[in-house]
Amino acid sequence: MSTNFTERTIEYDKLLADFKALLKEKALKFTNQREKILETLYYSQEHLTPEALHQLIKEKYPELNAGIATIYRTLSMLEENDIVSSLSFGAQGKKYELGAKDHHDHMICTKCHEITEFVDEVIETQQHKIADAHGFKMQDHSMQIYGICKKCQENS
Amino acid sequence: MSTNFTERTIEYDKLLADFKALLKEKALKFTNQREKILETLYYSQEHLTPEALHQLIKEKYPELNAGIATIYRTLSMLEENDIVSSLSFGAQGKKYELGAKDHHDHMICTKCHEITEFVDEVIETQQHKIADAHGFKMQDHSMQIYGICKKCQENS
DNA sequence: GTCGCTGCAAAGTCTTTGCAGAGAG
DNA sequence: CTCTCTGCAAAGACTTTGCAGCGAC
Repeated sequence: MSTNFTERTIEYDKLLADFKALLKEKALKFTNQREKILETLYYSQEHLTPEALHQLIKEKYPELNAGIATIYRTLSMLEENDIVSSLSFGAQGKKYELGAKDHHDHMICTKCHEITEFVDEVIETQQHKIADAHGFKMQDHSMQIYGICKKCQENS
Repeated sequence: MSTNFTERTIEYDKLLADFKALLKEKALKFTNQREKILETLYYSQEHLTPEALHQLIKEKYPELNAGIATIYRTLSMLEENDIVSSLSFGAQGKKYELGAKDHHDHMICTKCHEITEFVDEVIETQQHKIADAHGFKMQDHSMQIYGICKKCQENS
């Protein structure tokens, strides 16, 4: 079968080391806030809104007293450097996830809003064919399937 | 070849008649503003932001003096009734297009922001297979390919 | 006439920015 | 020490809502 769930392929230590290297290269600073944001994104196996991420960090590290502005600033910085990627999903706003994983697409439940990731080789290949056929130089792509997840179908 | 551009398959008259029928069915009113919004969406072969749509209507029908709030209200109403669909594309906000056309996906130029539509049967079929394989009841889906369009490649 | 629709302006969201002090290198 | 980061609060962008008058039916 060509469809299956992705697995997290990097260790946190590696991710952190890469992050530090990036900061050094760009003469940016490694701060407590930045570390906790990266860590929280890594360990929450979810797609988080800036707001949700802020809540998680406030709960886990109340003494850090991280402001929402820092979350936004850090997420933008991480996105620019391809460490996270964002997914905007209808009216609900943007959600972020670590982007260092294998490429994957998303299946979004319209009932519980849970996002499931998947990879499909047929689709990956076909996308390249389509771009080529239109003389389009593909840089990236994203696909979302909307519907009702298994769990929600069972609970109704 | 299974990939090709879609063509606009409905005549404006038919669209308008359907729209009137819908309004009647829901006891909603057929107003000048609503007509112009539908018309503008139809004739501008583009994906429009609420703001852009507002501008177009102000230019073409200044005497109508349509307010931005009406544009938003009408677009929401049209989206609920599956007459238009929205596409949110990165930080740039939502864009709307008539949804009564055949289903299609989008190729978005990251340079000129132009959106090209395409339909691909392989992808359509594969999406159903993926959803089935995960016990997911598919309702809708969307796919975007990001890259540099032919025109922009030539101009650089 | 009735009741939904509209424009206006005010109120909400969500996100970004200016600033002065804190802190990493 | 220097120069970036941060929290705070204010400002912005975008969208929604309340209201009183207007207009479709």
